[in-house]
Amino acid sequence: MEIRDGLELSPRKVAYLKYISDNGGRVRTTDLAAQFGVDPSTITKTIAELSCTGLITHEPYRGICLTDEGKRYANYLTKRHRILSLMLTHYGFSHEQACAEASRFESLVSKETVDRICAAMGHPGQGVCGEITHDDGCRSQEPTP
Amino acid sequence: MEIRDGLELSPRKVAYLKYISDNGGRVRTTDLAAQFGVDPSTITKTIAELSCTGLITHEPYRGICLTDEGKRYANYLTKRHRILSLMLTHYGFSHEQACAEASRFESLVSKETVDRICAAMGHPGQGVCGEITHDDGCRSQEPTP
DNA sequence: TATGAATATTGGGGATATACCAAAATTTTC
DNA sequence: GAAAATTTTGGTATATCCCCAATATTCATA
Repeated sequence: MEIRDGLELSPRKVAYLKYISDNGGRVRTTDLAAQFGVDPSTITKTIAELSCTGLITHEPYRGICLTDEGKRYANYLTKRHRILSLMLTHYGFSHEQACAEASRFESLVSKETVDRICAAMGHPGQGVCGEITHDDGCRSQEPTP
Repeated sequence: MEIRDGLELSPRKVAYLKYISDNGGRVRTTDLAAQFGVDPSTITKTIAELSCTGLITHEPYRGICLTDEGKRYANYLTKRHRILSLMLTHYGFSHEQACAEASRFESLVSKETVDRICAAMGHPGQGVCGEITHDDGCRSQEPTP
């Protein structure tokens, strides 16, 4: 699956993917269940759907692992979150509020929008909840000749 | 139903409500079906759900009408759309792109966020697709003493 | 190494949001 | 009034979410 506009996945799947990425790219079912306050069986089922995208691999009873493509995708999701959070801080939000608000709506914000905001802010390297890497989105605005 | 944070309704219901408001507060099933490219029966069912909120009234075979409360709510939804669209134009979007992008994610943006952005932009009176009225949101930041 | 504890999956349901179609009901038009 | 246009009903479907009980697997430790 190629990154199109970051709208391919449901909000929950985006959140799961980001969590896996934030935890070294490898987690267990129970980790996700605890983090999101849902039944482990819910995780198992959603993870099965995510596996079909090629973004993660799931060894039953063993663990969940990001693929290389999943890592790239999660990097973009993290960047999106941090760009939008940073944007919100320009409107008076605290870091925590900005993160919480961005998490609410980020799954519906297209890559084009993220790229534009990123560019307008000067491709910042630091967000409110971590470093912002520009391995994907912003460069797509300036393709190699 | 009181406005809490603008997240009470699903994206589709928000879109229907805005459309009704933009068309004089009174539309027919076919209008909505044509506008959104869905079967009229889909409209009938969603409208039945919206009726339960008290934001609209529906006389079967006759038409759909905003209530006073629905008008106030739709005003807020329109304001939200226009504030977010206007914000996006500050990041290099054309008016059309800004409107389209805002429509994509606005249903997940809280009233608090809209209020803050509105305030930071100086409570603008003019959006990219129409006037911005401040009958509700922004004033809630400055309650009467 | 066996067995209980911890972890995870399966199978069966349920809710909400969205959508379609065919058939029936109502309104409009001529 | 009867045909045409509009609308609603009833049935069905998909996608996201979620839970519970039962089962399967792995882990820990005696």
